Amino acid sequence: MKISEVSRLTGVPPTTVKYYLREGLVHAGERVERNQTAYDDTHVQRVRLVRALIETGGLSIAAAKEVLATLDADDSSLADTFDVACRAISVGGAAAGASDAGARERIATLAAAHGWRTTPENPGFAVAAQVLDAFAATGYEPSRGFLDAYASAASVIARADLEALTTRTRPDLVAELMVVGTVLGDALIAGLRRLAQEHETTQFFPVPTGLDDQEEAK
Amino acid sequence: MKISEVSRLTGVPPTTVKYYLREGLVHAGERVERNQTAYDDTHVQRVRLVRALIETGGLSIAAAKEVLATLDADDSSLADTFDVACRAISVGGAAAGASDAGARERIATLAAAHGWRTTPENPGFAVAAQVLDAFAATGYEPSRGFLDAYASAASVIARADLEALTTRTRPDLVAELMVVGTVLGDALIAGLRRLAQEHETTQFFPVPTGLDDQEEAK
DNA sequence: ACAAATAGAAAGTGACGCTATCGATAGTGT
DNA sequence: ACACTATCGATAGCGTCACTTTCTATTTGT
Repeated sequence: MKISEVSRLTGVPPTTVKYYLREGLVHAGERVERNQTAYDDTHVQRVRLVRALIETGGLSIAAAKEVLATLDADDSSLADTFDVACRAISVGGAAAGASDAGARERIATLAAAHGWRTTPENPGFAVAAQVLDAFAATGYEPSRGFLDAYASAASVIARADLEALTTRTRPDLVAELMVVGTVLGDALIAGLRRLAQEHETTQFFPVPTGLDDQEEAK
Repeated sequence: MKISEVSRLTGVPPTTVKYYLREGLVHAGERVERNQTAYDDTHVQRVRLVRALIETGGLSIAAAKEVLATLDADDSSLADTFDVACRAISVGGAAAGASDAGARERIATLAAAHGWRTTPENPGFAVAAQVLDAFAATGYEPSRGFLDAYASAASVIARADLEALTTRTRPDLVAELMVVGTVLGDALIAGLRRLAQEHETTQFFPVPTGLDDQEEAK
């Protein structure tokens, strides 16, 4: 299979495929001639995986490269793979920002209340704590009930994520699904949340006419 | 209050504050002299809001500008505000990508099953459908149970979001919380999901020693 | 009086994710 | 055999983004 074929099957320009090859996001093909390299289905699949991570998951090239590297290293445990995957996403959203110690403490308490056994290095702590800081900066203090609802939802999602992993038997495919699921799951819950929010908004604040407050007051 | 004071209180460099003023993300101060402009608490608060949207929420300058514009226009209804807010986020993650019609249909069925009354224009449809496409591209077909779990979680979150809005009385603050909550909520659930995932991972795949497979097999 | 701060505008910076161009080479159709 | 297209690797360039630097003209604080 030539590079043009890979391009055609994935919808990614050949030049971009070459770029991914150069960056090490896709494994090299088999060099046949000086200007001919043979690619196969694994390359097509890999390009699709890269696009899913970057386009839908919002990962940077560097983050995707790191994640894919652990996928390729089949001597790494599932825990390692998950660790790298969840770090890769956090970089894009919120990573280095040193959050308030109080916020971290509050998240730790929340996690404990929900029976989560976690390590302090989990980037989720930093991300969640930074969100609390951001809420505080804008003058809103999330109630315990609010956080509990989010935590319960997170539990439900995480169980579904792990349940999904059990549908695969080959270890390398389990690892791949963990990475893809971790990355794409964020986008999925975000999308569904928009839908549920619209529903709840119309429930809480019905606007029959679709007009503004003056109109409603009639 | 001088610009240096705003900078000090927010931790944002004065040049960046000037940049935000130029871009219209922050309202102009009161011009006192040719090289003197008076700012107040509202400016400080606004800069903090901008930082929360950009840094923690991951919004682009353009998206933040758009969102803030509807916040400032107090003649817009809550539904409008929500609409703009959720569109602004979607741009960053997944917007223009024309998704498979089948995937959209599947999301619509899911939404209906969960009793959500939504409009087809809701960007959540496009985002969720694109995620299904991305899963499919990587060779994983999410089960109905998987999607149901995510949808249930989304319902729980959306109810908490709306519940939070009722804690505020001033209409402009309700709108602000809706925007901030929509943007920051995505990050919050992402962070908590990481924590729950780590817990569930150790439940499903216990790794007593924390070492690799060879070590476990001993 | 004079260093420091401020205003506004314009140009520059560095990261990022490609994209274009190059010369050399090889396969393809006629 | 011959034109033509495709491919290779490498290098350089491009467009966007979020600032940041630099500039001059002022004005403040000491």
